[in-house]
Amino acid sequence: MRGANIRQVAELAGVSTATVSRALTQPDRVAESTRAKVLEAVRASGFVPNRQAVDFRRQATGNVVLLVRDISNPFYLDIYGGVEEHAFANGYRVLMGDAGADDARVGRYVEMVRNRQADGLILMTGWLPAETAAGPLPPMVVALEQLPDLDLPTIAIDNRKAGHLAVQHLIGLGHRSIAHITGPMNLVMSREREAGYLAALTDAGIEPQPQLIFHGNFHYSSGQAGIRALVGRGGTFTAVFAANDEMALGAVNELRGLGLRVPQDVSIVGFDDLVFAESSDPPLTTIRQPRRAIGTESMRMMISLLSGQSAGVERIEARVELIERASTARAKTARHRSP
Amino acid sequence: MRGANIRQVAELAGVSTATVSRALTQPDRVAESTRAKVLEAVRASGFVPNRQAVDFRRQATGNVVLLVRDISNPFYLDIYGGVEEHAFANGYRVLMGDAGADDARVGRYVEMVRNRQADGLILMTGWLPAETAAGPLPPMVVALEQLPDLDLPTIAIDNRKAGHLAVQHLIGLGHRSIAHITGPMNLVMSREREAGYLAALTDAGIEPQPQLIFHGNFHYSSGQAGIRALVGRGGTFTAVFAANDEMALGAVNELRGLGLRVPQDVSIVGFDDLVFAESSDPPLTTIRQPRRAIGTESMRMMISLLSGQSAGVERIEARVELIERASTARAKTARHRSP
DNA sequence: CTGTTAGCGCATTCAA
DNA sequence: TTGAATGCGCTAACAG
Repeated sequence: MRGANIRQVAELAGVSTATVSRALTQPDRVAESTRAKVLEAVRASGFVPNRQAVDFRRQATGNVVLLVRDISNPFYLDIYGGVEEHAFANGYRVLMGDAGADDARVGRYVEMVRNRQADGLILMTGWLPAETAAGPLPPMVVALEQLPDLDLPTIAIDNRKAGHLAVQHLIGLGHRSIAHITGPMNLVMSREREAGYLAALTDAGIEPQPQLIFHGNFHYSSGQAGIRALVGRGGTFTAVFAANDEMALGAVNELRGLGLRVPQDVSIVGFDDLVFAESSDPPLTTIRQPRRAIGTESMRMMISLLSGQSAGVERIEARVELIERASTARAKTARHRSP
Repeated sequence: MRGANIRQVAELAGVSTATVSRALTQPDRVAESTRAKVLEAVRASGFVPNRQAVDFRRQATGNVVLLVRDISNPFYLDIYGGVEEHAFANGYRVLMGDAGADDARVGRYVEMVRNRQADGLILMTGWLPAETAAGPLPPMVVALEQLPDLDLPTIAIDNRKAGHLAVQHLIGLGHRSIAHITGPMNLVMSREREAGYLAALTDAGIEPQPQLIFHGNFHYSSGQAGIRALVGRGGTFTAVFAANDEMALGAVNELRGLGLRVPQDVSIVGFDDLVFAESSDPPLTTIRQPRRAIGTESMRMMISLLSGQSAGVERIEARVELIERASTARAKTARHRSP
């Protein structure tokens, strides 16, 4: 019997539909023997509860939106994979939405939750439109970003510590003049990575130099632009910490164009450990965040939020690690001077 | 009034709920004046039909699954973007599912449609589990792959022509000894690209040589392995056509390890034009498929399929183009001999 | 512990 | 052209 409904099962088991429903969702509220009868009828009929009807009755949708800053960024794929895996295993569905740089789109996805097209939102953008943030918020989990004024369940990494780790690695290799290409400064994560960079220098007794900092935007081209600008300022550096891998690769490319070798002349550390970091030339030393696990955890938090099990606002910190590859090397005793 | 339901609108307009429903979904079956009253009441109350209830009643879900071969492959991101855009605009939601290399997972997603958790499936895997293919199929559109035995709406590119185009480009640069690193041979697309490679050679009066063909698997490492194998066989070649960009980059990397320069010593053409093809070193000459448009079209076909508007099985061919960058150059008169 | 009853919000018969 | 009535499949009060 294909596509049996609860009524047919009830009839088959000789009980009411309510009992079938209970036997399946709250087994301990049903007598042992009754439960057995119901389960047998379920088995015999091949009954699978109609998910749509369940959700409709419960006023839930089973949908969760994963809202990202830029849907074409491969970074989010592993996150999505982690979210999807845990969601699928728990009967949820995941819709990935693209915020673009666009307030309106974010608002539209929030609206989707208000319109009961989705149960909750996993937010991976660093902002919320003002009018949205003002109103009552839907169930929301923030991953890898920070909404400074909002008290929401969050899974994050310590960007400050990560930046510190990257720069410490360079210092350990004997570098003293280390440049930094930042991410967009409106994002907390960019500011934190920069803070880590500065702290690492200071901790090592190195005076930070403003002209060694370039404000990028996370795109490949701003890695190139960063190198051009840094060199143009006449600064001297033997190493660069780029706030993400794309900019790091842009930097490698531009340095090469200037006739400088990586890592012989300049060492570079990136951030994210994207797929191509390992296969770029040279393979990139970088900071890895456990992307898939972050996705899984976000979904776990969302489920606990939706089921009302969470006591208070949960905050988790994921660990990062430095992946050492071939784009960093020991500083030459005679430092390179940029042309 | 927020979250008004159809009953409240009916009351406000002084008509029955049935009339409200009709005024909204089949306007011409309602008198002009009545319709105006209803529309006004809708406006005044801010009524938005409850999507979940509509879908439940109609036995539809509004969900479409995009099933891909490997969810962590950036290739699919733009496809997803295109699908999502058109879906969102038409009130559909898109769930991206990962088939892995796993029959069971594919079956599970097909099951999702049978269980009415989704309305249809956009298939981007080149196979269907035998038992699934045997049963009645859910609404399905095939994108960029081919299920040889099934007659389904399809959007494809001409992989044969594309392979021909790539190799023709190399021949035009004066290359005569051209190697090919193929994709997995169980996929039709791999076989077609190889056929195009062979045809281009033959058309130019060049005798294809079996030892210049290496069977890869679309992964970076098989690009490396391909070069090792080709060189190991003692073959002579001045150019390589790789069936995708990842393998092309692997090939570049391995050639470099052998002390060969790209494109001075060996030219390379890839396939796909992934994001990093443009920013790799050297920027990769490659075949571009209109990924986003392919996504959009797939969703359009799916909608027409679901609404029963499609007359017969639709088949569309998307155009490809050769993107010429720096990984290919004119062949040297004295051909390189591999070591 | 179990059955009866009453909807969730809407689209669609069937009459009028 | 419209309204009354029905039910999609299920869960949750409320009695018993």
